[in-house]
Amino acid sequence: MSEGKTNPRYRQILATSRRLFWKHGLRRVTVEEICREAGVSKMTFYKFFPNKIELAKTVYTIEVDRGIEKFREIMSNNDTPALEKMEQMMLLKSEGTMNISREFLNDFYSNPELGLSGWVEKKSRQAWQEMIGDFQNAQSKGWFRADFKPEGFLYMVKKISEMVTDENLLRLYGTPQEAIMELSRFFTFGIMPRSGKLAGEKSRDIT
Amino acid sequence: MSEGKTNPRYRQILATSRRLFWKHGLRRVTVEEICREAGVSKMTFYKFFPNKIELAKTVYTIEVDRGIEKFREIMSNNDTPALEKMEQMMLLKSEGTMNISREFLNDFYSNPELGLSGWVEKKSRQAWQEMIGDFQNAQSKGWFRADFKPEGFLYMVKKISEMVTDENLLRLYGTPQEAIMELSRFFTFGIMPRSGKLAGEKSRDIT
DNA sequence: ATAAATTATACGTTATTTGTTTTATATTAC
DNA sequence: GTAATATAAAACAAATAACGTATAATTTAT
Repeated sequence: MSEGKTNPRYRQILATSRRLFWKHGLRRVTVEEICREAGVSKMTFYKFFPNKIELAKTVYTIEVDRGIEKFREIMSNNDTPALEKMEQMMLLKSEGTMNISREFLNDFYSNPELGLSGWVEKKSRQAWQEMIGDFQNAQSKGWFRADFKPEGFLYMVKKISEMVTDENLLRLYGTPQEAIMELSRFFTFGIMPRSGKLAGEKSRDIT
Repeated sequence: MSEGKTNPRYRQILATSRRLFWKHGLRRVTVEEICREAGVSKMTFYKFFPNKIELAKTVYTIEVDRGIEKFREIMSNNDTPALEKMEQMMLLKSEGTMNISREFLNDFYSNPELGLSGWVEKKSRQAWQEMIGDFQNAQSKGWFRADFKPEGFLYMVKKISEMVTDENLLRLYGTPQEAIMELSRFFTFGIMPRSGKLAGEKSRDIT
């Protein structure tokens, strides 16, 4: 039995539906369309997923988990100085790894009868909590100012990530990478510990 | 009776449906959705358009006409030297004024029963012919090399316009504007009359 | 105040989507 | 090779959604 998450058809369905959901949201995409695009029969689809909603939940969960994972990797690396951490996090956002498509979320929220809005809220809260924990952890090691509220930090990351994809700003800096670096510098020196190390300096000597 | 094209509701329906069609294509967008988004009742919709297909045709026609109009403006302006003409045409494309969304066209072509593919072909041919006429007109005035085939010219414009939106090229030049200017320079000096004027020089002294 | 235009609602009719089932066709393990 | 398993393809009933029309209520313009 190849019910496993490694089954190529299972993965194909996930990849295809993610692509379609991301572009058109939930309601505009049909199961048959997913099957057709994924090159998989309907039987196979219903072997893996009871219906479209559950598939969407799986897609969403995977995406959130991957985001948290990436965030954690960045946060917990002792050898990365604060400035680079900021840069990496913004790159993460701008690359869309952590971005849940608006179209997708809209359908999650605007169909109360599916009971998805509550489900999403719960998932988001969990992810939020995990990331706050990671940040506090980094704080306790002195990598960030101790009196900075974790919630405020995450909010700022989110806002600045939005700025990074702003076309006007982009035009100012030429490439997204440059804009990200500039913003990261700006942001980092407002959040580093008072005794803060300089950009580029390694911080492994804290212990 | 306000059946006229200037009726604000009529215009609202067109604007809304264009936005939705551009993003999701024809089949994924419903009449009720358009009405809802446009803030217009279904009755009003059906007063102006017999059905979604006819609406789509109208949207498409308006878009093509606007493209031709812009093209003509650029082409026929005596005070614009060839180099600037090229730049303006590429900006026109890159701004999307003339770009018909891929999603939209897909649905036009992939539903033979609607009889839209033939209709689109016809419209495109007409637009193509008009633009060729405009180009020949400009040729006869000596603004472009006389032995350049108009069809080839339009093809080149299209191809180069695609290049202008290529991310890799963009990264090379920073801003789309810069890339456009560079490509325009490159392209123009290959198409100007043998006795060609220099870039920036006005060409009104031909007659 | 009146007429015209528009919305809101309900409705029957199609068309589409869903999820199941059946049959045929590959794949895989032995 | 054969049996067991997995998948595809197609047909299907049931549910859902979209279409287009009709009517009454409401708004807007004059």
